[in-house]
Amino acid sequence: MQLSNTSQYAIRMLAYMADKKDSPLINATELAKVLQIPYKFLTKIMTELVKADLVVSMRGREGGYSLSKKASDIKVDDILNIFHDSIQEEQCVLGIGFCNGMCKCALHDQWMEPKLLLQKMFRESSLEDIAGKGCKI
Amino acid sequence: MQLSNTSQYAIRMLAYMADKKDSPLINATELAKVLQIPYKFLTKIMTELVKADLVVSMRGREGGYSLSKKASDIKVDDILNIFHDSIQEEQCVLGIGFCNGMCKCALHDQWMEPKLLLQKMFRESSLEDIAGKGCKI
DNA sequence: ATTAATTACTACTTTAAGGTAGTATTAATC
DNA sequence: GATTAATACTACCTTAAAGTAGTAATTAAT
Ligand code: SF4
Ligand code: SF4
Repeated sequence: MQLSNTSQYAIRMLAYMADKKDSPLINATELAKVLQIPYKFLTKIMTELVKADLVVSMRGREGGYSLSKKASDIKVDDILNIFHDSIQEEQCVLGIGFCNGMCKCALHDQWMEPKLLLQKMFRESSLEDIAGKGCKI
Repeated sequence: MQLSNTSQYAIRMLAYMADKKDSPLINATELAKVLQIPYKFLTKIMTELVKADLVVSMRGREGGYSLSKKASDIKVDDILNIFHDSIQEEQCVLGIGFCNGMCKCALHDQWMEPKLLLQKMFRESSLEDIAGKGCKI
């Protein structure tokens, strides 16, 4: 019951960038150092974020990354979707096929409420909402 | 954000056994067939449940498995604990170290409520509560 | 006693996530 | 133009979960 490492890293990377909205570009070396994420793995993830159009990159000397849109327009769920970590409507906590609404599984009734709250949290939290909140980054 | 296959299987296995409380012993072949779980993997998991004292086994011909206690005395969380899948108090949705209550991470405030509901669901749901509920097993 | 049916044990294979290494490409600075 | 510092690409390695295979141990029925 936890997000994948990749998703966790991506959220933290983007949240940090949102927090540093003054600096036009942020480079991978700084991110890896501050967030304690393996440099090579970070750049791999970042390239996916660029392809998914959440981030724009500038190559070459003095290059780096920046958010492609306003922090308030990037939701946590947008990030999870890239890595197939978003909670789907029919997702069963016991993983027995899909939910058809008629044929429930054993934990269905208790699962609905936290599932909705998680979906809400991911869909409604934007980078702006979480940037700079708390001391853990 | 899903339980491991192993935990999902274990919950379904035990829930099925709880539902079949008439039959004194249930064997692995039947379980694997009904629950559509690979036989060899199922017996591997079951052996762990035996070692954890949730299940007692009878070897030899006419042998099988049965719950070691009343279905109402086995909570879903007891099962998750065996496979280290239970949600810990300090578990961070962003996986940044442990929570000290003072130094929050970015999603802390939104994570508290669904986390509590999940813990509640796992701790308060017993096998009796979920056995035979719904048609998905 | 032998056989058949069952769980337990040991060891291996497969798969996917996580992580690493090396090189190519790009662009500002000198 | 050469150098340097950055991202992008390709390919590989590592680790843990998931799954498989074969054999040993146990017990009831015959
Ligand atoms: S029964 Fe409930 S938990 Fe199972 S798939 Fe349907 S919605 Fe999900
Ligand atoms: S800050 Fe919140 S989410 Fe992060 S570790 Fe502490 S309790 Fe968990």
